[in-house]
Amino acid sequence: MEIIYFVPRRMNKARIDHLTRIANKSGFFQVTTDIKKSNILVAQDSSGDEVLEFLTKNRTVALNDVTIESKSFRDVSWFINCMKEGYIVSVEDNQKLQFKHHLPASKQEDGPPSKKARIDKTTDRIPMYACQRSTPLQHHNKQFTDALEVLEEHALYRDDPNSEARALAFRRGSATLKSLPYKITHVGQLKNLPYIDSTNSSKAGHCKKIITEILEEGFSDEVEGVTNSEFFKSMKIFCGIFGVGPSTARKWFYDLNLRTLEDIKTKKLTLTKDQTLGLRYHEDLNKPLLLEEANHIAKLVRETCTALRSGCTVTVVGGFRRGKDKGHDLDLIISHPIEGNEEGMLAMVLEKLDEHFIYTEKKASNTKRQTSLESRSTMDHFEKCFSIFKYRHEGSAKQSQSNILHLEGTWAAKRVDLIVVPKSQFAFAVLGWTGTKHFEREIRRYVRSEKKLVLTSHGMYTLDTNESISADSEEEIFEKLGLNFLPPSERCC
DNA sequence: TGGCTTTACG
DNA sequence: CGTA
DNA sequence: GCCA
Repeated sequence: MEIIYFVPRRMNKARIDHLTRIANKSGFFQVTTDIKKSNILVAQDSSGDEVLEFLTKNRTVALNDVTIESKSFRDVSWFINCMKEGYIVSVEDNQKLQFKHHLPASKQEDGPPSKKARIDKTTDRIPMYACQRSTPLQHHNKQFTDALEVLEEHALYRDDPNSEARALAFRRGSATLKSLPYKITHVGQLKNLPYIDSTNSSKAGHCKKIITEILEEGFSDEVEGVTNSEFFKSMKIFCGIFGVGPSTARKWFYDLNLRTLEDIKTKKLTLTKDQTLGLRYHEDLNKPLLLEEANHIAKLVRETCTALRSGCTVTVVGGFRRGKDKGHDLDLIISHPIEGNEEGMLAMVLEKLDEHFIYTEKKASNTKRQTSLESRSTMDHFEKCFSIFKYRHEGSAKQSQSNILHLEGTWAAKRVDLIVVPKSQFAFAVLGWTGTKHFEREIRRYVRSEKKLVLTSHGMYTLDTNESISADSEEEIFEKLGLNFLPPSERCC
């Protein structure tokens, strides 16, 4: 949101009132009459010097050099262009008000691209890839993104060969809206938004249609229809069971005519091991894992690891690293500053914390170069473990006031994932496990198509020669990819 | 029309 | 097919 | 569904 001050020189009151009305309606501009609160001064038929002289003479405000430095001086034609286009367009050179004396040379906005030029660029057109822009957890368009994500979810449930691609398109549209620093209030603001308004096609796309409906009616008939449909509701319940995906859920819905969780529990179905546990702990696993609980588990795992091998590091990744205060699971990366010293850690931790794990699904790593190093090593080599963790609640108070027979106290089943990686892969693992899922898709798509490289949670390689590119930190990876660094809290797309 | 992240494990 |  |  840019705060604008209209300089009342060579513009009468009626003119400024009109400009103020349309600016305040835009959603990306706010007009102030307090010049100190503005970022941008907009003037007509004036140079920068003339504006300063005017403001000083009229004692509009006691301007010092510092406050001047922080503001942009632009011609009203730039403002008109923004209103015409429906977003904040970049400033043409002839729309920057000229100064002869008052400002240092660096402020004249010539020469190599300065910080200011980059800011104008970001407000210009929204980058195509979500990894090129900041996406905070809290944003201004939840009403629209929720609707688009219902359609995304619905597409994932459908048994149509193109539905995954359609789901992705809805997600991309949603991700664009999440990155906007302002709320969409009218259709004009949708102009040129990636994956929402195609510059080419004249007819409105699906995403744009949904957003327009919500702008005009307050809701979308299509989205409401999907949300309330028997199919969507049942598929959501079934897919909410650990071990059940769209394929199994569809079979239950269409072939067996099942609809509710009760149906699933009552019918004697042939279930996989995961699904059996998913049903047994359904209530616990569908309750959010709280940040406090996650930190408690992380601390226990960290203390256990460092006791087993000094120097071991345990890093919280996933949603909690992005700043969420609850999540569906906890992801932990175990590593060690000395390459190789992480080996065997997973088996040791699982053994040490055996009582805490109700269920562990271990994954052996086979991707490593098996240079016949330890082929006969009897020690199982795991790098990942998806587990159900027995989380014991704190509070003996609760125990004392309840039945005496509850000696064990209360506990809840929680999903915890452990990943062990050597130092050389640590940065890639952290990047790969921090998410979101959509952010991971976007950065990998960007890397492949724009940089001719392949990015995985183990490393980075050239597309043609398969040559490895190393990095010791997330910052270094972004750097080598030509991306501005995004902290985890800005990857919430 | 081709492409849509990654890719092995259980 | 489902898991990350 | 949207883009190159």
